[in-house]
Amino acid sequence: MPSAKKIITREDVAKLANVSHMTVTRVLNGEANVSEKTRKRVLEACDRLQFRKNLVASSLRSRKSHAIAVIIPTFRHELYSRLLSVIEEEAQKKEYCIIASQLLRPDQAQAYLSWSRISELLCRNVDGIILDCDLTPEMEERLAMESVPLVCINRYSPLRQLDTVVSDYRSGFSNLTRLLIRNGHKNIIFAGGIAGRAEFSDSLAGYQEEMLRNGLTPVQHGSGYSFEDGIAIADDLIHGRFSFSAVMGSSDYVAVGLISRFQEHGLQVPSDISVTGFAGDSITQFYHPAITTAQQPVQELALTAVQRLMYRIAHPDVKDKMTACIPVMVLERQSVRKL
Amino acid sequence: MPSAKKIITREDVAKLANVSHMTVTRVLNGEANVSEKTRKRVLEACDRLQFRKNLVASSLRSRKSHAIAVIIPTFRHELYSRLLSVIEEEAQKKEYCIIASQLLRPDQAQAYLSWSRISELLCRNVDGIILDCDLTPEMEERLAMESVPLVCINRYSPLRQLDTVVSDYRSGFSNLTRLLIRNGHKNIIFAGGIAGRAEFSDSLAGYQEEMLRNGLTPVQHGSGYSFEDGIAIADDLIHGRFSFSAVMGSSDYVAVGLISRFQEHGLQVPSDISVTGFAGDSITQFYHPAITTAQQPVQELALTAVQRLMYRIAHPDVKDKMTACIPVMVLERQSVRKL
DNA sequence: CTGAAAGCGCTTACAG
DNA sequence: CTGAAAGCGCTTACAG
Repeated sequence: MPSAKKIITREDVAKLANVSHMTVTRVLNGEANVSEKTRKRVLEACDRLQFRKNLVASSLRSRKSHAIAVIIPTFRHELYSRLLSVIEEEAQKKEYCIIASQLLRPDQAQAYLSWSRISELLCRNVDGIILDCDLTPEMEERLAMESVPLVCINRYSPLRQLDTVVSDYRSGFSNLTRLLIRNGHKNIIFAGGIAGRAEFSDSLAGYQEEMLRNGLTPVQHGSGYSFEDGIAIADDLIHGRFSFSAVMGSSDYVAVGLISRFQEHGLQVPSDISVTGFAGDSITQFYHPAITTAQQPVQELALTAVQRLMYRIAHPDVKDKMTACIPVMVLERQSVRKL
Repeated sequence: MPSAKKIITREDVAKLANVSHMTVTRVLNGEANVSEKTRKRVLEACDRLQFRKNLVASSLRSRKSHAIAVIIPTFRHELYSRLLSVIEEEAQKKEYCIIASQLLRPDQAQAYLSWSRISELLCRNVDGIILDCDLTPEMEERLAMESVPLVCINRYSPLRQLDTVVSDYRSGFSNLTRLLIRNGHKNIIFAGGIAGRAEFSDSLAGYQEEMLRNGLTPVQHGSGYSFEDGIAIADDLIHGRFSFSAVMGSSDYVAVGLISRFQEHGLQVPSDISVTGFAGDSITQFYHPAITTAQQPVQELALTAVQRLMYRIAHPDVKDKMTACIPVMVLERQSVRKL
């Protein structure tokens, strides 16, 4: 029976070291009150037997799994995979592991988190959850009721009653707008977005405020955040009677779509039209022309979220909620021209 | 004491449904031999009490965690995050969760898997491991000894004694070479790669064989897989006395680096020089010109790996090892010109 | 500084 | 079809 390997337990170690299994526990958990001699003996025995602590057993008894769950729409988009990356790095440092799960199944466009998803995770006794997905108000209430340590990242919760870490879209777009105005642009169009989303309202508000402050007329056109949306909007802009010297994409991919379509119509970026993106995905760096954009503060978002989650885990009874709004940095590149 | 919520257990459900906790277990685990009436009563009780099965307890007793670990170099590269995405989707379908972990810590260039990493995972009783990282021969032997269900993906193990799923680099590059030759190219340079890596040897072999088969002279130049490597190689090629009409990048990012540098030197792609990439990252689709490349078969790699892992988990005593080599599809786009 | 006892919430193995 | 007992490998709470 090749797979029937004997499992080494604390008891085996205890026997070899000639102590009780409690002493082994104390040594392994780094508790202070063990004599140096005993400690050494135990450690040696562990080594000799190649003892491996069973975290599942420890988790059952102590109700601490040292695991956190992360739910994001998909691993395939750069922003999400970068967030996940920083979260995991940080969790690793704190000796937590992450259970990563994607919201979207390939066959369905379900964008909202379902309770069963949370339930599966709670069955596994995760110590906390980081959430980057859309919540119905009912879900939010249920989550609050359950009082599991939880932080929303990159998205507002509908009732604003959960800990939340988001980018400052408003000032991000306001800074981008200011950059264009400083470069002499007056007719600047905001392209894309999805009505009803808080992130979009904030973005639009940042743009509009800056335009109005400078006596300019804000114009928003089209919807969406994808490459294809950018293509479609470019078509509209070219065939409609818009007059503009610059277009601000709601995302980097909208910007890329805009630029490629403009070029297909013989319009060069930035010599004929200036274009900006939003997010700071790697394509903005490698694209030709390199695209001026605002960098999502991935590192800070993720670190803040993990920190807050750890705080919640350590203080389950604290009730006050936090919302952190992380500044966004403009990255000046080649897709904007000085008029 | 707000956080001292009573935990509902099988025993509570049993009491309410007026059965033993074993019967509750049977119902919850979908075992057949329970009368319909009892089953209904139990299910109702579960519902009423909002009972949640404790998977940690179940895992401790049954030694099955229904969790698999995935170790990849980083979540930040497209190939890896796509692999992770498909693996997770597939695991989800089979009711497994994934513990995702990155090999590289930000502060160290450690590319090799350490034993402690595996050990942490085994402490958590994961049912299996999918590995996309470099292994020393010692690590491979130790892993084989431990006999935990394990599959290598996207990389060969040094001793070839582990289950492995990789792309067919050889025929991928051979097909790419054939495409260029069919388009009239004779002086084709292979750019980049890292000596000593099996994936690189295979790639190079595919290219060389195809060149020789057509009476052409293979020339390999430069090393690496990054954008910057592509830039550096482009400089070499321009300033050296190479004569060539096409360059095959070892990766998509090498191709992008080559193209941008060529363009900075006034050489247009594809009118002056043809360039190909490898991997099928999204940038090849959005770049201008869109880049001809060979698509890593992400879906098949991941599905095959998960399938094989599930097989290993179900049959821990089967000893024979498998190596799957998944075909790679050429994607013809605009960066290759017909001479 | 050390240990004996109880228990976390399940599943296993057996009995009826 | 149903149940009583034991045990998975730890931690908790208490005693000395």
